[in-house]
Amino acid sequence: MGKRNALGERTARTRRAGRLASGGVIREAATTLFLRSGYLGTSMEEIATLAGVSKQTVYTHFADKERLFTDLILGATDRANDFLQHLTVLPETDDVETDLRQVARRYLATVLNPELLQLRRLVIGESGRFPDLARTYYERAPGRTLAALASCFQRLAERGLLRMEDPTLATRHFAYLVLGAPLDRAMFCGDGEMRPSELERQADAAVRVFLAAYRRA
Amino acid sequence: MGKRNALGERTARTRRAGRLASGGVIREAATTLFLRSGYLGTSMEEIATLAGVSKQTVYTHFADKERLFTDLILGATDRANDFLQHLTVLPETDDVETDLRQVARRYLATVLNPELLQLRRLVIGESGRFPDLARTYYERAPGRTLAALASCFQRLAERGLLRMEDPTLATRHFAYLVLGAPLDRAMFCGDGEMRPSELERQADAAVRVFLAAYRRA
Amino acid sequence: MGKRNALGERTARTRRAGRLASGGVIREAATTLFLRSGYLGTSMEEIATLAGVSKQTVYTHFADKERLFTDLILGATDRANDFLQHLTVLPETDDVETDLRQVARRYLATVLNPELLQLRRLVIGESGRFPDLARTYYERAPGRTLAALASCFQRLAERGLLRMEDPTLATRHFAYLVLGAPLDRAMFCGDGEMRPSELERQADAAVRVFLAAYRRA
Amino acid sequence: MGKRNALGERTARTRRAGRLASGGVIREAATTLFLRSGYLGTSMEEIATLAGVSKQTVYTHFADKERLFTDLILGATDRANDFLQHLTVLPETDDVETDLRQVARRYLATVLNPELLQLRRLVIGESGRFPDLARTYYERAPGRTLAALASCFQRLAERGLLRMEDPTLATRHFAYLVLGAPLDRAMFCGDGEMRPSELERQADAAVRVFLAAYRRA
DNA sequence: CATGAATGAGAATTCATTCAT
DNA sequence: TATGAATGAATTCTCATTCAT
Repeated sequence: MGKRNALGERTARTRRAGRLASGGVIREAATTLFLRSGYLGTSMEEIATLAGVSKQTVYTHFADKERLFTDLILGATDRANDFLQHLTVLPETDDVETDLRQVARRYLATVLNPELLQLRRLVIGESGRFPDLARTYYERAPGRTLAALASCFQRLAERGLLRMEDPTLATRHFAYLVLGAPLDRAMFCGDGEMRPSELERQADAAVRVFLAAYRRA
Repeated sequence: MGKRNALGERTARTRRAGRLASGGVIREAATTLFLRSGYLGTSMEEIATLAGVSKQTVYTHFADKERLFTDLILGATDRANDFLQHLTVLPETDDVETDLRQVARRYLATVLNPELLQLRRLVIGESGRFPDLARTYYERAPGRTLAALASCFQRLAERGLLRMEDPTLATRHFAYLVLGAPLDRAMFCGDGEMRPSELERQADAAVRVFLAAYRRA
Repeated sequence: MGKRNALGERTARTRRAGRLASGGVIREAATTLFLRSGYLGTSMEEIATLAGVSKQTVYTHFADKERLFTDLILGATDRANDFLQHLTVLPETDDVETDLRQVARRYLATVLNPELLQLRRLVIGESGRFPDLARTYYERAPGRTLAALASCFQRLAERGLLRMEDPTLATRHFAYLVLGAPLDRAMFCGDGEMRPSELERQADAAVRVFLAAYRRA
Repeated sequence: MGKRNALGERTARTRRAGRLASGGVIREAATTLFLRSGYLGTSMEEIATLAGVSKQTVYTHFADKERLFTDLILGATDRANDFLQHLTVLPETDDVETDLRQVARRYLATVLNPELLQLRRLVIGESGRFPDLARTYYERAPGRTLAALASCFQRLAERGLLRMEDPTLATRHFAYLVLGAPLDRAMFCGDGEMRPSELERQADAAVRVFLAAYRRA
């Protein structure tokens, strides 16, 4: 079935007989290099070399560097939504506190994944050159997560387990109580990985503050 | 005294009689261009041209492009701490809620300043190429603000106006309740400026949540 | 019979049922493109695309780009001799002046045809790269016309209607009195089309000068 | 003083001490190569190599290939008007026939100069890519000559030595009687050089025809 | 200090052509 | 016969940096 790394790229080669499917190898190589060195810092030559194909083959698959870049980023973006599946049980939970802690921990762990962090840095760094791409990234990644969380909270409010006037606002408070500090720090200071115990501590503390404000009176 | 823009760059030319201080003009030009186009996207030629000097003059003042860049970024960073002065009255306040709201509003307004946002994007985007610079930036800008806030909160806890076990943690909660969501969004979606009324609403809501958890019982 | 444009290319498609005759489509596409952009300015890819076939199919029909080019130009050349048919009545005319005027007008109109002009420009422009092609073109197009005219004049001289020692020389005088100026200008300044009245004026004036020198005394 | 070739380029190097004046060497190299191989057929690398400078030096002197080309062609064009000086005595001549023969011979010899012919071929061949350049060339080279001739003929008419209604038309007739045939042929068939005796024969024949039509009755 | 001229290395992109199916 | 995929070499142009004045 093929293992996938955090951005969903196939890690094990699938090319048969040294031919075909160069599109995939090129994507893989380009993703690696763009994440490592940025848009301008990565040359089409490097991509071709790492992919083991000729430069022109890259151009047969992708019209130009910009297209290759945006294609790639959007692909990686869409594959970066694994966290959403952890929200399924939340809306119907009977133990909000326990389940919110679980959600917070997963959320933190997901967002602090080194490759996803690097993707964020890349998109932010290139937002001047690719403003539409950055906006789209925001909508499809953080935005989608926030929307999913908001719909959970709305349901919990309807069930009387939480109390809030503006679920969107409450969602933002939850999200950035959980990950604001570590995420912001990680953007500047390396991969931001935490020991599991520290991660749990942060998640639990965030949930405590959140519930102090939003638990049913 | 000279007007300064948000990053502290002198806006009005101070060069005397067309002579001297080329260092300053170069800095100014380079700052503008690096912020607009990034490190690799800016050429020494463009900088020299915008500064109105020859390329070689740029090299007389700065050993090479990397030095020019890091010098510049650190300069801009140190000048980006205007917010701190708004914290002076907080520790001895008698009306925590009102003053926290005030602080929160100033905090949001400062951090969402377009030029400062662009500086953040730049440093984040180049953090792969300049990891030390990014770390230093974090320490001197967001880190310093967090530290100042933490010391305010500590004092307020000592005075019995707030109740917290870990002032650092509480500070992070305050900071990212206030600016986590708009800042993260702004990183991707343009300058993030808000209408003052919206800004106040966000700040007040954040303070409300914060106080629900940290006000003395 | 099929309509043909000025260079003799079939204008209406003749391919049957989407099969076969790709040679023809390729020729057509290549002719269009070479005329528009020159030899080096036209790529095999463009030709294949415009012809609606694969690049390799082009190579199945034509050994290489040079062969495709020369084949094409010579084909267009041979089809560019429509003017000759207008010479049939001249040798046995009884009204030299009237018929020479008629011939001169047709000659001018033919040579100033925009597509034929473009073919001339192309062959001239590529005469460094394809000297034999240029020579052949000259022989088969202007050369053939001059020869045909010369034989007309010879006959008219034999019939005593003109007086000349060297019919070849007289022919050249006639030909370039008629079209030298407009043709030379058109080579540089666009398609050179004239209003019919202007065309007639030029043709008649040329005939007048010609007859002043060559009409029987 | 330096010898100049037919296009007016300095043939002997003037650079001192291996430095400076690269502009001139580049022009020289580019002229040679463009004339030999056309616009697309000449690479900036070849030009730099032949000029003995680096590629970038070429770009320091000429913004891009197009500018280099047009600069060059217009330069060569302006230097290609040597013939005009041979017209000075014509207007006040007392022996029209003799002097017209002289003028015709010079005209033929000038226009059939191999390098000038090659320039014409080049400009014609690139007229699709550089239509303005071609138009300008026409105005400054053949156009200027025609204008100068026309003003001579006008004077001769005023002096009663020639008889013509439209000096412009008469000029065209003279010009293309003289050089139409050999020039057109030369465009396609190599350099078109003639033995002096043949050249004289053609020139004299053209003058004879011209005078048959335009000499005062 | 400041400069104009120069450079070698490398950027993105395109070309004519071939190979395996 | 026709094709989609691939290639190596070449194209225009840019970059950070240095040298001689």
